[in-house]
Amino acid sequence: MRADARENRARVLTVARELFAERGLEVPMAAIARRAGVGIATLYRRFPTKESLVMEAFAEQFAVCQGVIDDALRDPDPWRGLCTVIEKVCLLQAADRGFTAAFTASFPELHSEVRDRTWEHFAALVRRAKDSGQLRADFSPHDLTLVLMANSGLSGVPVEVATAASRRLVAYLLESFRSGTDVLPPPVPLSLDLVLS
Amino acid sequence: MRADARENRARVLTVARELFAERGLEVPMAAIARRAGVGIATLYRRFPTKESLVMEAFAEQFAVCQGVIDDALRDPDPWRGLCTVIEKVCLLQAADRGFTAAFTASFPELHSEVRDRTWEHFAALVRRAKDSGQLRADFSPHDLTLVLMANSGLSGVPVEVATAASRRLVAYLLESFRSGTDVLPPPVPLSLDLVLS
DNA sequence: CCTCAAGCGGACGGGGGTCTCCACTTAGCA
DNA sequence: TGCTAAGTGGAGACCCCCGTCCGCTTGAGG
Repeated sequence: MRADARENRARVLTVARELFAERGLEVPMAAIARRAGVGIATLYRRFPTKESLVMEAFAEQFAVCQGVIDDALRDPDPWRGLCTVIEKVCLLQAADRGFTAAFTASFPELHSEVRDRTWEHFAALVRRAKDSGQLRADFSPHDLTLVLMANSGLSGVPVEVATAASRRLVAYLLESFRSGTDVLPPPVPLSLDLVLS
Repeated sequence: MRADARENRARVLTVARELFAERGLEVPMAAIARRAGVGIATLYRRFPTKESLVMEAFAEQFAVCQGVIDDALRDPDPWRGLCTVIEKVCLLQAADRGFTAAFTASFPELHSEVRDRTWEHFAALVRRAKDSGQLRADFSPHDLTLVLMANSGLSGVPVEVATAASRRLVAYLLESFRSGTDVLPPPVPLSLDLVLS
């Protein structure tokens, strides 16, 4: 690949990440091309479809996401691990307006093996946190999805506001997860497949 | 207005409410017209713009919303009033996929007098609930907006799932609002104007 | 420096959305 | 029953988006 082409490709990716974060995935390809200083055709030669651009732009964040859960599982304090997972992923989500959409869009592509493993890891974390007595017994692993969906509702405001709001929301929820005594409505198995239909 | 015309208009409104609830505001005008059994032109004669159709379709729900807060203020138990407000409005939101979008879209139109009054009513409710010792002192009236935005993140799944999820989310949050002892991140003044920019 | 394949940009096709125009139909009154 | 204004439906103008095609440009090796 020629030097100028490589540079153009990199600039497109950077710009795409910025715009997706600012304005969500609905930003037109033409806007990305314009801001990157290239023609539309150039953009489409490097990324044959909008989806492929989105995937590449968010690949890094997905890896981070994955790592967060694995790190948390290694934390000797399961409650702290759980809090960290929720806090970090929610902040990622709040700071990037396109994150949720990219994640749900990429969900079917993710090899089911990987996602099942991640889910089991999280379930194990929940179990250990309950056993240590720091997490309420009626917490369900599906509540992670509940939190993520709720947190996604904060996107759409400027990033600084969204992150501040996310922090407060998560603080409220975590407090309830720890010390809860009320009777809750039953957990809802919020499979992401539901969002996609 | 001719009898058949009046009936057509009513049918359009009914169908619009159904489709907006099911599929959100992005449902095309053509789909509404088709399902109502009228031509597109008929639809546009009664509602000169899509926005006007949305406003009329949701006017009823806005009134309900208004009433919910006023009722709550008359409740002798301010904590129960607060819970009722949050629960009812969140359920309205979860049951109708277009509700949030319609609300934020109509927000600038709402006479500022009305919305200021409603906001003051809610703030008064919060104050009374704090005075009665049932609501944590660091709760902010802006947290209502926080809850509504979070709850709006649950739209997009089938209605029954969304309502169940909403109930559980609200239960978690209310528990935290009542019994909270943790230090929270500062409240975020989530003006709805932010969502519109 | 010359060559040429790799790279480039913008015009364009196709699809889907909102809203308009206009020739036809029909309710409802005398 | 006949008249007419109110009502109707669908074609199409206009716009925005994704993705393609094609003639021009340019980096870089010999």
